[in-house]
Amino acid sequence: MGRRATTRRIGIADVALKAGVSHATVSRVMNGNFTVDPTIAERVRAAATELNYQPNPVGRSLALGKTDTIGIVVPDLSNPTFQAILRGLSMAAAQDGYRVLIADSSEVSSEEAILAGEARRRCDGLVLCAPRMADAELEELAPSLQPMVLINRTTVDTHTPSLMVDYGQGIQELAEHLVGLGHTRLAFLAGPARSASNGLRLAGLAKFTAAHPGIELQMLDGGSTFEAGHQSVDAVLASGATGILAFNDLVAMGLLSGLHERGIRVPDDMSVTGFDDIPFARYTTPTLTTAAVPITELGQQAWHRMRDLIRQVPSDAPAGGPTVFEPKLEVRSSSGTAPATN
Amino acid sequence: MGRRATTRRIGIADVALKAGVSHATVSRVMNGNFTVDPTIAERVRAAATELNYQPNPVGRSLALGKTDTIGIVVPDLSNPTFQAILRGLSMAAAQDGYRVLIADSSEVSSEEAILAGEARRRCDGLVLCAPRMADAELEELAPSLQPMVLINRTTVDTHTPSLMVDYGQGIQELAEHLVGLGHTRLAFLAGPARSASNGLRLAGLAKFTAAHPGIELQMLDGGSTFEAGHQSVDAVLASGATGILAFNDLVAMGLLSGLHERGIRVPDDMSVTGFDDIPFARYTTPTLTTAAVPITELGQQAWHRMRDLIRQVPSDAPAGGPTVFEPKLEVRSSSGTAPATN
DNA sequence: ACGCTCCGAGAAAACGCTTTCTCACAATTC
DNA sequence: GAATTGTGAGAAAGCGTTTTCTCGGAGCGT
Repeated sequence: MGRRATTRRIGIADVALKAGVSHATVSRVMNGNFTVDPTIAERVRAAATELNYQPNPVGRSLALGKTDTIGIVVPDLSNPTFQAILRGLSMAAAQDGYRVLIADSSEVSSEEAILAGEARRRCDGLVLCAPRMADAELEELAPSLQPMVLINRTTVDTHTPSLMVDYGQGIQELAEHLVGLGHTRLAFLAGPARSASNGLRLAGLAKFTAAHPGIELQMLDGGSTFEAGHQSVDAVLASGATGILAFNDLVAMGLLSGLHERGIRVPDDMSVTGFDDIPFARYTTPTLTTAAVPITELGQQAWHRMRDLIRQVPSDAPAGGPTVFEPKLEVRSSSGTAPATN
Repeated sequence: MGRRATTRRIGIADVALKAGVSHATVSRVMNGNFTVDPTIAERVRAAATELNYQPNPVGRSLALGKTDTIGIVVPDLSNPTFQAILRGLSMAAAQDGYRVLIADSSEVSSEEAILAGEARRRCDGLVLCAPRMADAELEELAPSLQPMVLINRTTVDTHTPSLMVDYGQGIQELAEHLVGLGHTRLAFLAGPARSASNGLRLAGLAKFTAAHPGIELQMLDGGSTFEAGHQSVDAVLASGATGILAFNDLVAMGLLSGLHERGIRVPDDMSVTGFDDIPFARYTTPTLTTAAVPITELGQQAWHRMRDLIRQVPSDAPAGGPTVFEPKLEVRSSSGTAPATN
């Protein structure tokens, strides 16, 4: 049986009693069913407002088989990129009367599957944001998580809409941009190894080096955070490169800060680029050249795909391939002409 | 009746059938009730794993009268402060097996009450984060939202734990710091009028001016965002002040950026301070002097208060007054000795 | 005036689970 | 060996809704 006899929340039965009708009728009125006599409907409505009745969503969910809630799993809620996606998702979903339940895997890829499952069972759908798990695991998990939308990953089956960012293209454009400014010695501050988007960047850079044999490109280990960027100052300086491609804006900002402490002038002595165009990128000193990804729009789009999935009958046509977002080169003041070779 | 006959999710009945027992027994086994014969328990467990059975949380919630979920209402999810609180809350709650449902009021104070109510009904408790609504409304709403934890606001009744930051003290310390550096003309870039924390800052500054008759302090309209800070450059320059107290770190960063564009050197020509110590404050150029608020800890503490509320019987002793967090002056490079008067 | 259809509202089943109640059977006691 | 206690599992009620089913009564046609 249920819980103890606290001051019971007022329920549909109370309204029914007060209005002198059955629960069924109250339910009908609350849901705008017009087969109810206007007189009675009014009586019910009066009773409801007087008792300040609010339907219990849990009971409702059980009966309806839906929760009007979607879940999102992110690897790290402290990353502005994921925060922005979450925000876009949340705002867009709210527009349609849906709520968002969050789950942070703290970059622990082994937790993702459990978290995703738990969240999914409580919700009508799931957005999996840049999952760190292996392809095989994702593939195996996907069917049980449907309806689901992927961000920055794909599955082979076409049931799962996927939102991708063309990091490869973006990083190439950044590299080209630096080359256009006369830089011949570049360095890439790589991100987390498990990150699929890091892989895409590497692939893009491979294409780039193939197309520019004369350009030197060093690979430096980094990370995805401020601290990572800040700590890589020494490695960057040791590399001798004059054009630095940071994994993302956060890393670039950390680097900028470290360089400033060392008295290295940006962009006079060295050029630095980021990736993502987080809101802060516009306000660093100097302002950050980056590849702009429409991150909040990504979240918003994720909801729209999800909404389509939820609304139509399951037996729907596959969504086709992933939607690919092209980053847009955003030239600001952290990149400039290469210093004269000494 | 329930929903249509899709490929029904597998439920407790299926397990019961497969194991040749009643649902009751399955439920007992799943909940670790030891009054079940080990042989049968094993059989049930086998059936459950074979069918990959996972209890439906909605049914469970209805029967148990709890959802293992808490809600949080924030005024603006794009504000790093609220993001950090959300993160702290989410991580701490996850530790105890609770999930977080988010609601963003988009700074629309009239929406807060509805959002809060909706979220509360779906959850076991609610964290109201810096609500913009009027005192009277908050007071009226509070009883129906219990259990609830407030951040940056209080109610007169002591049932609602409240987490406060002593913005008044913090801003005074920042002002004193600037005075200590020789600044005699200060300006405060105010935040949103509806923000209670802005009120606290103003009160603190009132004390400050009372204690320092010789110091000039101008009040400038600002906001709470980058853009606000960036746009106030003209007003700041026009004020003639050399020490600027920004409403928060975001505003300070926007201002920093604007000043840099104008060629104003910080801190040589002008000192700028923020508030909150968001992670970015450490990596601006120059690094930002600010008053550090333990924001993620705030979220974490909010969960702990909530947990206490949820765990013990309702008839508990009042939590006492609000918990007050003292900001800590964090001197970095954006503040320096006042320029020589010309 | 009789029967037929239609309409509106109550009764009851269903959603998926937990938990009390109940009872059959085995084990203990005198 | 009969009465008694104990134990373990099924039956059923309950959580708060929605929705189908059902049925009484009003309205209509012939």
